[in-house]
Amino acid sequence: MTENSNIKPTASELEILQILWEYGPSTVKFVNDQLSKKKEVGYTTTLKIMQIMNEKKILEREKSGRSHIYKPVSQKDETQNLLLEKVLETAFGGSASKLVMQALGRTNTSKEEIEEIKKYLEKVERDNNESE
Amino acid sequence: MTENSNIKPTASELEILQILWEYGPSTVKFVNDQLSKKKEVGYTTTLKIMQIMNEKKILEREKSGRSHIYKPVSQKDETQNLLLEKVLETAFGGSASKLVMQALGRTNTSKEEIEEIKKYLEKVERDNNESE
DNA sequence: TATTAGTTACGAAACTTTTCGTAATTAGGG
DNA sequence: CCCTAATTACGAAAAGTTTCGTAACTAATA
Repeated sequence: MTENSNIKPTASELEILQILWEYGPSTVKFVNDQLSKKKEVGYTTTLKIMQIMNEKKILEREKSGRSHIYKPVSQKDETQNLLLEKVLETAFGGSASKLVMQALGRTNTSKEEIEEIKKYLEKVERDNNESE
Repeated sequence: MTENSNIKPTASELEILQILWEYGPSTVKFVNDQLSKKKEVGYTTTLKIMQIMNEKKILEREKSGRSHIYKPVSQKDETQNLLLEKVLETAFGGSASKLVMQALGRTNTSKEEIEEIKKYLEKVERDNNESE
């Protein structure tokens, strides 16, 4: 648990984070190229947002040749949790099980995913029993 | 599935929706009183946001005496799903199981909740099998 | 019906996010 | 070492959100 827990990325920032999570540390050019596959976006727009993310300490960067290589400061998990927590509170009134069931009730959840979740549930159950 | 699916409430709007979900159709005064329990907020601020939500078709309203009674146009479930969908896409790359496991890995999920989720999983499994 | 308390409507300021044009800087090739 | 293409930095406009003061309206009641 770092002291970063209060950062909440905006929508655009999240799009960028996703790319960095998927491909690892990258240049603005690379990130912009990826973004451009999904939507129209100017290079300087992406640059600016990444610069701001750097100021906000969401991304850190390192010079390489004439460009910078950016990477997230926080772990993917931390950020995901943060967002989850927010939806949980703001939309689901704090009930994890309601959220989970809604998530599972969605259209396509594969057999594999369901199996994986069941295993996980059993693990959680075991852990709970031990600690009580 | 209504044609409303593209609405995405802001943070403040969600706070208001939560109150309406919990207590049912309400006046601005009531909503503001509830909000005030949690944070400092001016009456006209709440009023304005609810008026905007009405313009955006997030809330509908009906005159009653000299005031209005507001209620959400969309079902709670729809809105929750929408938000979930967004987090799922933007933060979890579309993987429901990852989201679910993160949600469950959180602090305290009770035995009862876990049991409930397991039952639900089995139901989803059965339904999946039938339709394939 | 005139007063007043409750409520809504309006408009604008403050703030944040998003977008992008243009200027400045930088590194590498000739 | 200079030129050029790539990249960054800067600044500002546009758009959206949040906040609130003040004016206008409305209905109950004295």
